[in-house]
Amino acid sequence: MNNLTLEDIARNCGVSRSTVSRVINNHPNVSEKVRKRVEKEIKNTGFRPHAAARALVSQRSWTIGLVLPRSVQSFFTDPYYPRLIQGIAQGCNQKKYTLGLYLLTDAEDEEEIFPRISRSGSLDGVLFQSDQMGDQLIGKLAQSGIPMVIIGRPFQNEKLSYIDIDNVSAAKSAVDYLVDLGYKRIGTITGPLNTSVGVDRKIGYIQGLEGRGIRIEEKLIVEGDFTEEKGYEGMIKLLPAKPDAVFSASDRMAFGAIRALHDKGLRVPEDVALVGFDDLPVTNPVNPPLTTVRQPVYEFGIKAVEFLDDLITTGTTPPRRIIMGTEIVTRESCGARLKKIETQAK
Amino acid sequence: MNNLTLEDIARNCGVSRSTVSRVINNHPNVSEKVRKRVEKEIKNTGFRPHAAARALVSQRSWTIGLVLPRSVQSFFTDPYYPRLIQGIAQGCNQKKYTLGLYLLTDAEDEEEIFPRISRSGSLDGVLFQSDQMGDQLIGKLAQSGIPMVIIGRPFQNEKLSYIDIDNVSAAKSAVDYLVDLGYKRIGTITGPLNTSVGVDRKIGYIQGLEGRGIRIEEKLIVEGDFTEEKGYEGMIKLLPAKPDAVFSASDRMAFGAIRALHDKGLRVPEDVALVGFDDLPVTNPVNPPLTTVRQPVYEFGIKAVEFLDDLITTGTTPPRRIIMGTEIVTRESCGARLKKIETQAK
DNA sequence: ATAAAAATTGGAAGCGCTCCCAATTTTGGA
DNA sequence: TCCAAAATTGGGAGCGCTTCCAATTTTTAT
Repeated sequence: MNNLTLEDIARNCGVSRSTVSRVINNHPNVSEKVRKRVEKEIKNTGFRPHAAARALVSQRSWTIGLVLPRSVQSFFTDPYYPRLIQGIAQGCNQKKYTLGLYLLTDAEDEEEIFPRISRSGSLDGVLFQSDQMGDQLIGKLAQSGIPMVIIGRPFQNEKLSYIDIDNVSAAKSAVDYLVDLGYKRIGTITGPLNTSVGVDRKIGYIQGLEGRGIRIEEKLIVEGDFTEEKGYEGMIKLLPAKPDAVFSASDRMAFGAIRALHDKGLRVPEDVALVGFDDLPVTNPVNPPLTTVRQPVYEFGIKAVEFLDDLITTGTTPPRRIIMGTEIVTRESCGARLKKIETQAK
Repeated sequence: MNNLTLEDIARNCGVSRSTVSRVINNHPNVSEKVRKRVEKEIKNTGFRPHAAARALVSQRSWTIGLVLPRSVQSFFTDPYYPRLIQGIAQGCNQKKYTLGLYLLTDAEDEEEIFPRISRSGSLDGVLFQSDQMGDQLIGKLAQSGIPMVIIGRPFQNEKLSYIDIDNVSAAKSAVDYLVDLGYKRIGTITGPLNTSVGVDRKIGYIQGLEGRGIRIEEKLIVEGDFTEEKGYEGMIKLLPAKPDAVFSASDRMAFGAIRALHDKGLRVPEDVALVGFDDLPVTNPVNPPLTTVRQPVYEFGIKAVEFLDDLITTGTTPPRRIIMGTEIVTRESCGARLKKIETQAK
């Protein structure tokens, strides 16, 4: 039990509360002798300053919140979020923040949780996972004036600071890669088209083809939702259009697609080549290893915390944005029809 | 921006600070007239009491911590943890707690994070994922006197409150089920044997066989680590021993095992039957659907929070424990060699 | 109508800390 | 050695809230 206060330590050391405070906060003007004495006493007693008292007077809780809105139901099924949280947690450890997790599970939560999240002394800042449903809450939070970084591009409100990857050009680079390899009939299994991620990667696909003078065929585009199951279904739907390569907007859909191809007796990459998106660590090995667009999810989380910390420290306006780079990770699911390929995604 | 204080609201309403405080905290002795007036003012101004000030005077932060020690590296790859966190988050929402997430990534973290977790006004209580490496930290935390619930049975320290399932009897029930179905040569792919979960399920497997008078064969036991990959390998290793059924200590290992059997041209359940453990939601459909021991991970999380809340409210001693029930979910990976089967796990 | 009881309200103390400012001690140059 | 400047230290105010207690108002019983 830690019922000690600064005052107790001070008394035991024969100094004042202020001096002990200075020692704890590493203020320069404390004589070496006194500092040693106080530090020893703190160590002996296991004293730790009371967080709430500190937060009250310094108006800094050293806690940031991570809000995952209700519509992110895929939380426990998509490896993206755990990985992101890992990165954020790492970022918090580095910057000495505590991470508050706000998983909104139903509509009530969003109402009730608002006062807990908005500026009221409990959070120094908020990381908010972008999402079409959550945008309203984002607006309210922004009004409360709390420093906030949106993870992923927000939908309407462009006056917010956010961190994202450039989904359009990342997808475009994947398609370019396929074109460079000589593939002619390139299909895509998109993400959910009610998300900016899904839409952007589709746009990138289209731009990629158009940029190389290849005509877009509706038959070569099917909508998915990032899950393995939809990847399987999508591939089956795509087959009649006879693609020789497919850009899948997520790795998990690509895994499903590979399974579908196997079930139909088709080979990867000989019959159909495949490029995925994510490059998250997986446990179940895929055959063949998937060529994919790597997005640095972990680093993304760390960066998001650094960004938010910056906002907290130096102020919120004007809104800023950070775009993280992606890169193509070449493995075996695309073969190598041409000898020489330069690829680079930015 | 919320710079308002109780005092401001009080002044605007022509009442005292105390009265506003009473309104906010739903104290009974406030006249209806005044209460209405104050509530209106609070609503209009969007006033929210300062969390730190509240926490300071009431010695209650309404925040609990969830600590996942370093050795839980599988955090981002095992669906168990996201699901658990979902349950815990839900429990927190219900009980009006904020959830602080402490993901320890390296040894330093464990040192540095201790003062932030231990009793120092920032956390009302702690949920700690049990784990052989983390036990030392658990001990230190317990000494700090902070209310704590261990998730899963702790290793050494039996004087702590914990919540768990009965892994031994759950595993035993799975084996019983296989025996009832008429299988004779039942193998197992265990969890990692440096965890209590892994060991307990293995013990349950052994007890199940011995209870039915079946001899244990070392060749029918291989160690896994809960991952799909190890499940695959494990199945391959098991094959020379000619099992007609296998109890896998996790679903994911069972998926790997099914893949291995398919690759070897064997059918499930005709050639080898399979029982898994977990029954977490999965996205990639397995063929055949897996019969498994369901553990209520989500409910587990909710219960853990309720338990901790109880400890916080009514005191930590004596240590208590909660054991959650499991049940066998019958699907198609075991066939049904006998017509009549009663199964029940408790 | 009046006194006693009950309900409501306000004032003040204090939770444990930081930080300003003034008091004290130490240091260094003449 | 002495005095000004610099370094160190202590005291006090106050962060925004809850809660105790006393003061005031309202209600009830007589």
